[in-house]
Amino acid sequence: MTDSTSTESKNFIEEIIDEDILNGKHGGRIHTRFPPEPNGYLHIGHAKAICINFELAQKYGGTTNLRFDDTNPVAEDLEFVKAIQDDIRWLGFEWEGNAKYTSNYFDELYAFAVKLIKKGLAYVDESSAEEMAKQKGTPTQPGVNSPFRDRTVEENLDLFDRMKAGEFDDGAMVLRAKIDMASPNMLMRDPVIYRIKKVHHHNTGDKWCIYPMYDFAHGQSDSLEKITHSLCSLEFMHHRPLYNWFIENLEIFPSRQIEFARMNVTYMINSKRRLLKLIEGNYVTGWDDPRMSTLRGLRRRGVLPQSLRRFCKVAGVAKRDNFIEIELLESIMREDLNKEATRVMVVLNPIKLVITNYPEGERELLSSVNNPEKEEAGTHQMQFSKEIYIERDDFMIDAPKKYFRLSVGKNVRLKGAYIIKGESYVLDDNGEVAEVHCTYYPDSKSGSDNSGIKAKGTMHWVECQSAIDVEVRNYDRLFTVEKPLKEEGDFLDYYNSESLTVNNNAKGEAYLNDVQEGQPLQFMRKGYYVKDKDSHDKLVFNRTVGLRDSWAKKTKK
RNA sequence: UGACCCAUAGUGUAAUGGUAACACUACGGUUUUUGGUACCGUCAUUCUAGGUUCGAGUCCUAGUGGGUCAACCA
Repeated sequence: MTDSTSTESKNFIEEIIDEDILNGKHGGRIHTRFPPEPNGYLHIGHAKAICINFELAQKYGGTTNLRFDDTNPVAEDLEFVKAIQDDIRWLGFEWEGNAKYTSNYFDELYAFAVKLIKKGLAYVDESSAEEMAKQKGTPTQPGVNSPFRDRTVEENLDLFDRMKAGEFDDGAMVLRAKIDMASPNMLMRDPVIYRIKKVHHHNTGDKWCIYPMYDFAHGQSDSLEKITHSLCSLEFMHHRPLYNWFIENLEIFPSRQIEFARMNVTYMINSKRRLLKLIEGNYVTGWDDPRMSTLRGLRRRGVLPQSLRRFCKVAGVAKRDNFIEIELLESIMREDLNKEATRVMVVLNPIKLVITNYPEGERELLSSVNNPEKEEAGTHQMQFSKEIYIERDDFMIDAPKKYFRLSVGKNVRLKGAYIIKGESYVLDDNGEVAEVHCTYYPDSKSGSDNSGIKAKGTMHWVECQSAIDVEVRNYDRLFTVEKPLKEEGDFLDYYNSESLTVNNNAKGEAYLNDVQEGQPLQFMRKGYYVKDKDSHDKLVFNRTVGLRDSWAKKTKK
């Protein structure tokens, strides 16, 4: 996995690593970590962080830890611990050893706090949250010292010990680092490092009633795990001086924090709060709705994990704010799916086609190629007879010249079968086409065509008697605008009401009965689909992404 | 009335002082028993102004624009 010698261009993190290796830092060892808080499901933004951390380590022959950053028991839950591990594995990564927990370091972290107190670098503050906020100042105005800032070491030690022992109520006091209330960096203005929370923890149970803050836990955990490069998103940049301050004053292993810009994708939203709004407002059905940006949603949508990995890679890493166009993701999805998907025929919006000169009662078994991009995928068989279903919009009464499909007097190939000629049509009471009649050329059979007849278009079809009823859920972008959060008003105003359209009367070939959940499929001429877990009496399929449709594009103009 | 970060085609990422590249998008075309796939072609002098240099997208200064920072969240 070491292609570090390749001439491929490097991102800024790789350049830092190259330099570190050159300087013999940490003996050339590379160790990263992915540190989710178990308080929600992973989304495509997390996928980016996962890929960066795991792939970078892989590239340099290092390893990656999975560490649950679980310092706030109020928000965290065991369910998410499991789901996160499941999602990371699905994405295709395996972490070093067992999953780690910041909460497993609570003893060490406590000792670090004591050490800081002894060095005169931390104090117990009884100011209320409001008072502390007031003392803190603003970005443009320096803060003022807390009246409790100059307690003696002994007093601090005693108070902190009693905080731990549970003598005080939640919020009664906190432990703060003693740094600089006038620092231009708000985070250096005596940040809170321990608070009282008499709450049950998913991992440590009721052992603790004081919990460290992120800033006092993250860097030290990195350090304890001997993480060499601690990669995080840009908003933590202001935390870096603090991160380093703790490491220096605690005199522990110097992990290095490096920030990169997180990935935004057009038509997608990642914030947990907003995703929840979509669920609560019944815009989507849940965290695994195929329109969600969650990995569970993407998986159910039928997106291949390798596509997500490649997407993150192609999108690149840098430090400027970015919005990756969803078209890039779709392009990569199609590219991977095109190689993998089994071709099947499904008529989404059926209309009956009668082949008037085909012998009544006769049936044929025709062979259908599973994947033209992959010969070893073999073939399967399809029934053929006098009556078949075709797509409603594959027939037109008054067809324009450029329309290559069926209309009266025109020849068209039925994919894998015969060439037919449109003869007539029947209208129903509403004036809609109810049935189309055609004739076929018996010597034009696919694979043994010696008819010499040309057909401009090729259509998919499903034989009537053997067809099975299926439900097809066509998913599309969740929003009507690229960046719903940058628009006026609420992002929900830009919900795409056509993000899901359903074909309830779709007809599929019988082969669909043999298809597995998660197996990539291509409904020929329509799009890529997967069987959904909702398949019970009736099979249900989700559209992963449509095929490129240059005809639709042309007719729109 | 602050600090820090960022600025290259529509989007994203390269070019590491030596003639701006790749991918996606868009548009045009070739091939095709999927109007798919594949393939070919077209589309920027690097936010602005100064400076350093034989030479600047790259270094310096100022400006402009965007982002971030005031949770006992992570």
